Amino acid sequence: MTSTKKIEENTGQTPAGKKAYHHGDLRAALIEATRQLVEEKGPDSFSVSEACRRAGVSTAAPYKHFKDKTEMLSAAVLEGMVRLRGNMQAALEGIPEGSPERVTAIGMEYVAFALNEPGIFRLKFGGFTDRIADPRLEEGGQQSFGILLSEVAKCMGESEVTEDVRKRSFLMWSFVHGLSFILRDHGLADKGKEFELHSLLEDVSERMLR
Amino acid sequence: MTSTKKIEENTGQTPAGKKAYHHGDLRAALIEATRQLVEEKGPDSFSVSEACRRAGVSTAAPYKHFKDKTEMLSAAVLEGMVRLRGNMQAALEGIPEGSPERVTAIGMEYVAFALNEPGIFRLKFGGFTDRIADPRLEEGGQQSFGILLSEVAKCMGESEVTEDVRKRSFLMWSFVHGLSFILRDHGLADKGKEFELHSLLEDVSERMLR
DNA sequence: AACATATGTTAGAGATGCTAACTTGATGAG
DNA sequence: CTCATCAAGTTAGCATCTCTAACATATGTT
Repeated sequence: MTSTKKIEENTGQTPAGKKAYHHGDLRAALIEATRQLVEEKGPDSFSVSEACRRAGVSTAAPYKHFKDKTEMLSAAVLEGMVRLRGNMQAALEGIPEGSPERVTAIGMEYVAFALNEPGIFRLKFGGFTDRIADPRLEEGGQQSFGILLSEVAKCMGESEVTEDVRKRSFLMWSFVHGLSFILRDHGLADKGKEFELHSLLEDVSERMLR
Repeated sequence: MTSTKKIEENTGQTPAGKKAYHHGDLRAALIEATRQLVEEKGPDSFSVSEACRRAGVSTAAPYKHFKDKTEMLSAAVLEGMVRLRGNMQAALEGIPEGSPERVTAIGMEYVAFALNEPGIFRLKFGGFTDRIADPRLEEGGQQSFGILLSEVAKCMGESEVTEDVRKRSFLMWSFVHGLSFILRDHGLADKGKEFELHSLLEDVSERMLR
């Protein structure tokens, strides 16, 4: 997790000592630096300059790839959301269709993401929304919610997404969303262990699906 | 709501034209300016300088009253939390003891606060926690949760706060917390009306208290 | 080879957070 | 009443940050 891999990536082509003028893939390197810094220092103390230092370029370089600071953060968040969806899909593998356990698993991944990548999570959901308003982000969110919707429908034996399915999904999403924030803010130890996380989610799933 | 009242407050004492060197109550004026700006521009674009401009003082003045920017924001949040608790207490007036409606009412106030004072709400709960770590804030939070705990206990006919009471309260808090964020981010119209807010909270209270 | 383009760089303007050193006015002791 | 003191302002200025403009260097197309 949070691999601090080297960011400079001049492909082996270039002679050793000579620093190449062009970076190779600066855009990706900057996104990775952004991700790291957002996790290390927190989203609100993130600075473009520091990302530049970490990527080994001048402070003006990013503006060839991103409109401004916000767009840089946005790009990092976007990648994070891809990871989140991937994690959810992976978690569903092997759990039988229509089992409430699938709903629980989605929730577990959501919370896990919030705890593993708190910086990115906060950027996406903590209300930077006014500044980070990329339509692709909104779309991605709908997509994640779609996964939940279809699982809930199957659990309830519905062939389509009824109003009731939609409502219950919304309730569960709210719950898991809030839980993620609270666990992140007050520390996992505080409450998360107090009542075991998985059983907590099962409890809620059961209450909501009934 | 969000009264944009005048911030300069030299008490009538001072002759009209002459701007008094001392402000009267700059500390309070700065907190109010901070609150306003946080709501207008959002917490992350808040700047001390702008608050100074609004309060009509030099940019160095705040540092006689606050250690730094964070402490200024912190003070504004602290006042907000006092308002929130006040709202909750007021909402309980007139609702019979032990009624589940009391629990619902608490939730309603929580969500209402998030929608009416989104900036402050986000500062408190959106994860600025690493920076804003005033012990009085933590204490205040516990106090609010305490209100919920005792109401839930009464609803369940328990004379004391059992482990079960604690767990259910925690679940409901998580839910309302998440709901607040989602409604705030995606706009009230989107979902809040779709399933009427009050009935949504009643639904959850009922599911959780059962 | 020559040009166009993409992607770097340096220089610098304008805003911000915060500190240092100075000023002003309110207050209480003699 | 006077004066010394202290709290609460001010101006000046440093370090840092975002972002732009103008210039430089690779890359690749013809």
